[in-house]
Amino acid sequence: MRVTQSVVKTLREAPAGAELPSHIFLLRGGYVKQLASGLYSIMPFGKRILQKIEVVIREEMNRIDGQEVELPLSQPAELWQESGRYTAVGSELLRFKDRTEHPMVLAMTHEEAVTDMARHYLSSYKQLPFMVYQFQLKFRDEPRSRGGLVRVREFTMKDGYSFHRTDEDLDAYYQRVYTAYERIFQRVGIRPVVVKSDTGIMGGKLAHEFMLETGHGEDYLILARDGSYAANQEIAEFHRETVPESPLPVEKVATPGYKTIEDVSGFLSVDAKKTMKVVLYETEHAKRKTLVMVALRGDLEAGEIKIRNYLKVPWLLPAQDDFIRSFGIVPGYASPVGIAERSDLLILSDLSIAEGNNFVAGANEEGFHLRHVNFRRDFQTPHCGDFAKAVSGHKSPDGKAELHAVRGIEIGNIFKLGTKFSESMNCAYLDESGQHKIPIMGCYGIGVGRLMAAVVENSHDDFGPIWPEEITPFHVHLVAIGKEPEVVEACEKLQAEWDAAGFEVLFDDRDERPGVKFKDADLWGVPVRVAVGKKTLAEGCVEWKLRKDKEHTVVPLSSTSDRLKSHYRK
RNA sequence: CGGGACUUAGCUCAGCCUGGUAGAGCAUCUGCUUUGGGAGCAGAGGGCCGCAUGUUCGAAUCAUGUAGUCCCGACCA
Repeated sequence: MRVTQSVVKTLREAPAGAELPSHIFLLRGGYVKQLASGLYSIMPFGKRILQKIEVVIREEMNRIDGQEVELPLSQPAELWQESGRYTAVGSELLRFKDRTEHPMVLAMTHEEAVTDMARHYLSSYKQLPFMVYQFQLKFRDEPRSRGGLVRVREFTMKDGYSFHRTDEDLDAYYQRVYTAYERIFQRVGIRPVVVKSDTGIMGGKLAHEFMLETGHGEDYLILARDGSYAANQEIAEFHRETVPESPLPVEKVATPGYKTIEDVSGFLSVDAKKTMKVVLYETEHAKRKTLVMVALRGDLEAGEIKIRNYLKVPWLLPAQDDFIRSFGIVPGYASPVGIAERSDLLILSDLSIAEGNNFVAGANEEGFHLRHVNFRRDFQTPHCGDFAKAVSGHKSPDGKAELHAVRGIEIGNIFKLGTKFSESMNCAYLDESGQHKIPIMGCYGIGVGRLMAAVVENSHDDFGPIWPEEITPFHVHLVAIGKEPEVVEACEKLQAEWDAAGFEVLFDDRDERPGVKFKDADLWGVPVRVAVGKKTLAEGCVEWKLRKDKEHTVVPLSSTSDRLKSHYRK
């Protein structure tokens, strides 16, 4: 490919708003062009990379017996009503009507479509297990797209779905996918951190996310430094250290105007760890507006995902003061002491409170707190569990390792779905004894464009991306220095020779100064750069430079094909 | 959905405070010169100053509204 014939334009400066290295370089290198918020046009160089990423993923999916399919992007709403997601998912699901006023959606994932396919195909246990996968657009009407290609509204995803007779069979296959994912990420040069992740309110038993650790990530991961623990912060567990004390009598103290944990602990000279924080949410539980009171140790923060998962509710909002007061609870001095659970008032107690003693808690009276509040003696609730957020400095659940929080980009996920979709959508088969059985499903996703962005985050310098050999848009970047006939002729001969040897050659034949070409070479990130200039050519030599190295070497022109072969191990 | 900012040439931005009809650098086109890390000179093309309404003799500039974009947070099967 000649640069003069390529549909590519580089930018000297980053467009306003681009902050992540991947965003800046993908725009500056002419790989992608933003069309609107969260919508990107992929230009030829970007498309070449995406296609190669798809090749890598396809090879690894086929290796674990996946079969490629393609499922529609636009789907009738009925399909989503069957699974229950039509109402369970919010505005992220784009709903529209077709020409005949039929309600439709743009798929955000393809569980419904694949389950529909499976229920028509599947009739006998003899057909199980199987896995199908596709590369297909997803549309998610993100409330906030950001970070260039990291979080977009429309994107191509590799999504795979497996069907099994037993949990054991799913477990075994899940492990194979896990291994396939490790191979995929290794081939694009990424060493992911694998964390346990939230399975959401749609059900499912176990899920892992493959994360690229990067300061620019949008997820927070909780990791043990010794590798013994890794989880998404949303669900990360931790060990609560408590020193048992004997309960002391409750004592009411005046704390005029002191409402926050910081104020109260300062005023009463007690450690925040000896205070009780009460966080109040409102939600819809059992079909009515419900107040959720969560009691935590003062130094902890509420873990909203944990609370939502415990209550099996899709959302929590900070409770309004009026609503709080209607239960006799006083904002700023709130406490579960003296408050009884009702059908529309749930009291949750974090383990830190249940296992500790003698907390300073609100008195539900303006200007007063209580000393020495103890769980069970002073208040009770059956809802006792892990409702706090793990942060840096906490101990891992076994109490042995220190945890720390890092940011990461999710580049893949695997999920034991269970029978959520197969059951609601009547996907069944007959077993040996003629009994109807529901297949157990797993699903497995990788965002292709996001992975390209993640590769740049993972592999770049100050001047541009450094593409891994497996997914580079070209194998070798041939740069003509000057336009002397002998230089042009030598370049054309080299291009033809390398083409014939099966290498993808990018030939910069532009009438540009060397500096311009070298800057662009850095933005295009091709692993091998060969520069042909008059001086070295007179000695039968060219310049050989690897993108990852700073310096070039002068090598015989005749050796370049062999060098390429050995570089690419062909 | 909250909080903040921005919107002027293909890109990055100045001009706005103090109203008088549009600027720079880069990019593009022409010519010359130059040729090893985004050269120089001369010339040319390119603008509903996001949109709407208002104030004014006159609005890129002031006011109100609205849309788009970006950042932080919420949300994220």
